[in-house]
Amino acid sequence: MNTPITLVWFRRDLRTFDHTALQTAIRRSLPIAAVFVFDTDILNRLPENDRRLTFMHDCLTELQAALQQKNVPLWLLHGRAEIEIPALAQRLNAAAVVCAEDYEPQAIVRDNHVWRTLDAQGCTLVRVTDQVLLPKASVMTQQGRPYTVFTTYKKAWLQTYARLYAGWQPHDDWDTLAALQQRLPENACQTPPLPNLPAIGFTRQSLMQQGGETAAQKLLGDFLPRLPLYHIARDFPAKKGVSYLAAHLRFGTLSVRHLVYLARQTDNEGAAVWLSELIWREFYQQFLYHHPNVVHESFRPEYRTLGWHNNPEWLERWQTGQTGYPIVDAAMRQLAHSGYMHNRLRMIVASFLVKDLLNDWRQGEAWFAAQLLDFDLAANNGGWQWAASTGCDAQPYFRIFNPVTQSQKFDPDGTFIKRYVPELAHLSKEVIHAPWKAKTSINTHGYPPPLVDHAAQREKALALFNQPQPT
DNA sequence: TGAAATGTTGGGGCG
DNA sequence: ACGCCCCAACATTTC
Repeated sequence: MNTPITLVWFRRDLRTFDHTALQTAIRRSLPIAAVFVFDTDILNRLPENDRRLTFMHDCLTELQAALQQKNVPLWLLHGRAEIEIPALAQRLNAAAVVCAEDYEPQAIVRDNHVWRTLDAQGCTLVRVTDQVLLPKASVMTQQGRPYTVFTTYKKAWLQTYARLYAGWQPHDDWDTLAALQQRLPENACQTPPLPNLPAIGFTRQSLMQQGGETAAQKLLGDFLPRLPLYHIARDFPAKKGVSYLAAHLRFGTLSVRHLVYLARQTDNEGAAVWLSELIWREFYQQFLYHHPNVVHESFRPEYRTLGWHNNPEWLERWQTGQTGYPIVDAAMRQLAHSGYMHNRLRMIVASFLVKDLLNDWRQGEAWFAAQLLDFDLAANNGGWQWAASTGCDAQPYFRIFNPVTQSQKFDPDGTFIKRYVPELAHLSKEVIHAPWKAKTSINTHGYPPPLVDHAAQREKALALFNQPQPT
């Protein structure tokens, strides 16, 4: 029998910097091998042109090289994680498998299954915290219940953070690792090559953002100088105001601990607002863990039986950016074209689908889930239920965005609209937000008239939510 | 992390 | 000079 090892299972933590599972494995004082599984339980549900596979593949190419430099072999497997992980653990005589905890319901089921199988083999599954700073049940109310209101959660989060992270800074134990790896058994190094995308059923897509830890650090370096103005600039989709780091947080090419550390190092309003956004992320992660039912239904029971209109043609017009509301269509076209949408626009188009087109939020959520490069179940579901007024700490149902007013406020010159709706590129800022209202007739080059009348749809939405619902 | 409806105020035009 | 009206501009309430 070979020397026992520790197996580090990479999932959505595709980096080496400030990596909890890797650091935990180092402390176990056994040589280390790493593994990533292209999990067919997940991949089989995705289309062959899914952008995220290209992004992940680039992350893994870089990760494999980075680990190789530290003499850590990365096993890249294609199959069912539930089968592949225990099989590899047995083959390499792993005493423990270390991975970062994942709060998505299906991931929990998978990990529990792996845990039981490993346990039967005499191997331990060690689940550590990496995707968030403060794990699931570490920030609770005095009654021991999970928070459902953000502002109070944030306050408690900051107190707990100050207590647990006093003096914390990112560090590594690469010297210790180097010593451990001298005892790595030969068979652990015989890794199969990284399969190319077609081999696992996908095609390479061109991406707005490149995957990998180097690209992530570059984006971060680009963002930090803009941090002081973040709180102002972030609301304007035509400006370079937001961080553009969400996809890297999704795949773990950045350490969220490091980002919070950087935010706390900076004393200005921009940094404070950015930190708040990162805490929103923690909020939705823990919320999903405590309320997994929200994946399938509205959090608020009284809104589970709303009589949505669900017009399939309207849904398609929304998806393809043909609603006749320029800001909505520009945003939806940006999403389809690039897999990205600015946060302000996510709120506007979500409000429009739910409150103007009277469509079940779950269909909008599903569209975002399929399109977004940075798709994260907890954040996406939380955001949609917030916009639809069906979630925890959601906006009140009567708070309905006016797509024209929002457009005038946050894209005043129509710069963003013109970028994605070329039919309207010739229009002035006076008419571009609502071309149908123009006094003189204008040529809109086939751009459609508004699909619905906002004022009328707003009234219908109010009436819909006002109906007493069986609970 | 709204917007619309309604209420209040105050300046200016005007008889 | 004075009252009246109009209507921004702002504030408050309502959905």
